[in-house]
Amino acid sequence: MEALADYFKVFSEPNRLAVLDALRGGALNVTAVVERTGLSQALVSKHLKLLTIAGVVRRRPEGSLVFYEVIDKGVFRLILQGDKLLLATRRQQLDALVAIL
Amino acid sequence: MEALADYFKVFSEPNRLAVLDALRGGALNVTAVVERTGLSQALVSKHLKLLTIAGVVRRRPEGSLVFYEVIDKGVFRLILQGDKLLLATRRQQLDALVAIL
DNA sequence: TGCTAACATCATGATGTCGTTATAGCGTTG
DNA sequence: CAACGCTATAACGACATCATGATGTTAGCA
Repeated sequence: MEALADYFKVFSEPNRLAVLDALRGGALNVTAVVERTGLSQALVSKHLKLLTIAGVVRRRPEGSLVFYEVIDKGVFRLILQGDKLLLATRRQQLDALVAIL
Repeated sequence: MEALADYFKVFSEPNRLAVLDALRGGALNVTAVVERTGLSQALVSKHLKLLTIAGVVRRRPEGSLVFYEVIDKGVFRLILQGDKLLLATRRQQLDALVAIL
């Protein structure tokens, strides 16, 4: 249960989701991720390290660049499903609110 | 992106997952959740409040008891999918380790 | 060999979260 | 209405996480 919570924690940070989103199309080097996300280089490096340790992302040095890519694209399905569920939840919250008013 | 991260954060806490797990079979009052999880009453109340605000759980007072139940059982599908993905990730990490040794 | 670009790491401060203890609110029952 | 059980909240300390700015490290190239 602890491990699962930690896994969900990986996706519980906006900037981390942004980094993952940047990697949606395939491998990118750090600078490219920085450009796409608008985050600072230090911050991107940190999040990529976390994602690597979590096993979500693979690190591949190539010359002077370091490329990162999502290992299991099922990650994107999980994120999508979370998004769907969130939408359904928001809709139901609105319904409940309307029922009161 | 921020909202989605916050939603995932709901599931990023072991005790919160335990509370949700206790509610897997249907509605329970607070004391029942306390008994099933072994957590303190105050802590259970706190997590239930969070889950309520997040829209994951519905609060239903009945006499002097207060029952809680999961609104959209799709939540359990999300948790299951996270669990599966975590397993796949762990397996792949082991494979990568073996490949090195 | 020295410079530069790309990436990683460190130290720090600010903020957030978790769990506990104690207490308050509230409905029921005697 | 007094006492009790159930639930919620408040206050607090411990700890984790995040973002930043500065610095370290390494590879490639002049």
